[in-house]
Amino acid sequence: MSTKTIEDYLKHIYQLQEHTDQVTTSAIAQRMDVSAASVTDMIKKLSERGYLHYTPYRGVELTPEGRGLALNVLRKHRLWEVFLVEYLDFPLHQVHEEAEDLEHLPSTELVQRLDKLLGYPRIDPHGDPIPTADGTIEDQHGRLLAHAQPGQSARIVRVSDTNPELLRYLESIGLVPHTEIQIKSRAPFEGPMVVEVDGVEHSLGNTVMNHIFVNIHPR
Amino acid sequence: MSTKTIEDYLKHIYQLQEHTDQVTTSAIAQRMDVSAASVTDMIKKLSERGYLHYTPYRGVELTPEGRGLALNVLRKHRLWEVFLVEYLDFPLHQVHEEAEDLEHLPSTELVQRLDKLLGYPRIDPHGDPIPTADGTIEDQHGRLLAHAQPGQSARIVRVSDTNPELLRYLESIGLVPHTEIQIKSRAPFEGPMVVEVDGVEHSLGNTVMNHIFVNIHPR
DNA sequence: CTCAAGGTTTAGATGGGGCTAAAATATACT
DNA sequence: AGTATATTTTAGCCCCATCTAAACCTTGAG
Repeated sequence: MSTKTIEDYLKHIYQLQEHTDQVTTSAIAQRMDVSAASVTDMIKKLSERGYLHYTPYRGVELTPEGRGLALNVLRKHRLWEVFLVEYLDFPLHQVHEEAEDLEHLPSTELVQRLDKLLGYPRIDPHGDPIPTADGTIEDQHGRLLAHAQPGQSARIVRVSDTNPELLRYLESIGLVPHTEIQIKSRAPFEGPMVVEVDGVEHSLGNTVMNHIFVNIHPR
Repeated sequence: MSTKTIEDYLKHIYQLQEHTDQVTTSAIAQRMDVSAASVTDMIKKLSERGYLHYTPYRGVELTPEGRGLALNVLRKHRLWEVFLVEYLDFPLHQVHEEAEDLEHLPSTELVQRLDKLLGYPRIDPHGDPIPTADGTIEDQHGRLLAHAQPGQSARIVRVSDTNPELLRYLESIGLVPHTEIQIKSRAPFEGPMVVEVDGVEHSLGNTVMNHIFVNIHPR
């Protein structure tokens, strides 16, 4: 239904490229919830416009121009997320969706002024780095909580923004960026982990652990 | 090129309806900078959806639903204008154009929270009234500056937002809402008017006078 | 009261993004 | 290597907003 723009495609391709190494038609289709045929069509267009290299049946690779556009969208998205939290008091789990519309506002002056209002933030409310106006971006912070060991203490630096339900749960127990936690125990064979947050213990399953990134404190 | 939405049509029709009494196809086309044929098409669609009544070759009249949608767009537009001025320090002459994009953000929660952040303002930076969430709107304030008489003093309550160039000029000499002025003289036959603003005298032609609305102080 | 002028509507086409179904190609397994 | 399965692309169609050119009213002036 809702129609996707060139910017949307580039953004999602960029984000796929971050984690997987083959960005396939079907991966894009699945992520964006459109048909594979639509993706093929759009890829042709993006290729003609010089945003990516396209080898039929093979996959896709962003050109510097494509990457630049993608990072600009991401920049707008994440700056607006900061605004939504800091000025409009939106709960964390809602900002991603709201920012999906805001990120497409074309005015560069608007973004510049927003960036200034917010004090040139480096990360968004989920802990994701905000690309700069000249198209650079820091690496994502933190290691998966799943890699932490019992007895260690850590600071949450990032949470995945992909699942609003899960995010709502994390919020409700205080598992958000900047929070300090202690890892109490871990059941064997990738079992649940018990962590202490704000003096309260919680048992976390694998899915949850894989949405949380931490800096582990040296002892 | 830039494609107009249903909301755009309703907004412009509403604003035409405020000042003229026959809202014709060509008036809409001219105002929106699209062809008359496009307007005819769109009018048919809007009529089918119950937003207006349409008599071919005659003109158009908004239904309560159409008016409601139009006022909602206007509400969003004007609230964002307040934000652009108060939080992002945009100059007055730029906010109208920037708000043209912001007004189409669909989220009602976003608007509600914005309204709260701004302190539930009643007027936008040009002095135009902001419709309420339940679809009511105050009458526009002020009388044309052209109607004021030499010797009177007045407060500017509203300036037209239609001409950015002119607005830029008004801004540069301080002729913006809330400013106090004195009418010094007026040349005969609709001639130029001399007004004092912030201790400086300016001679204003008819076009300028017809973009400024004032409350004249009793003596 | 006719008819030309001018505003309005229809006809037919474009470009953007989307879809399903069928054809083409790649991969993976025996 | 050969074939079955899975992925990708093509073909053909839809919807939306737009345009130009041509046909169609309305109206107002002679």
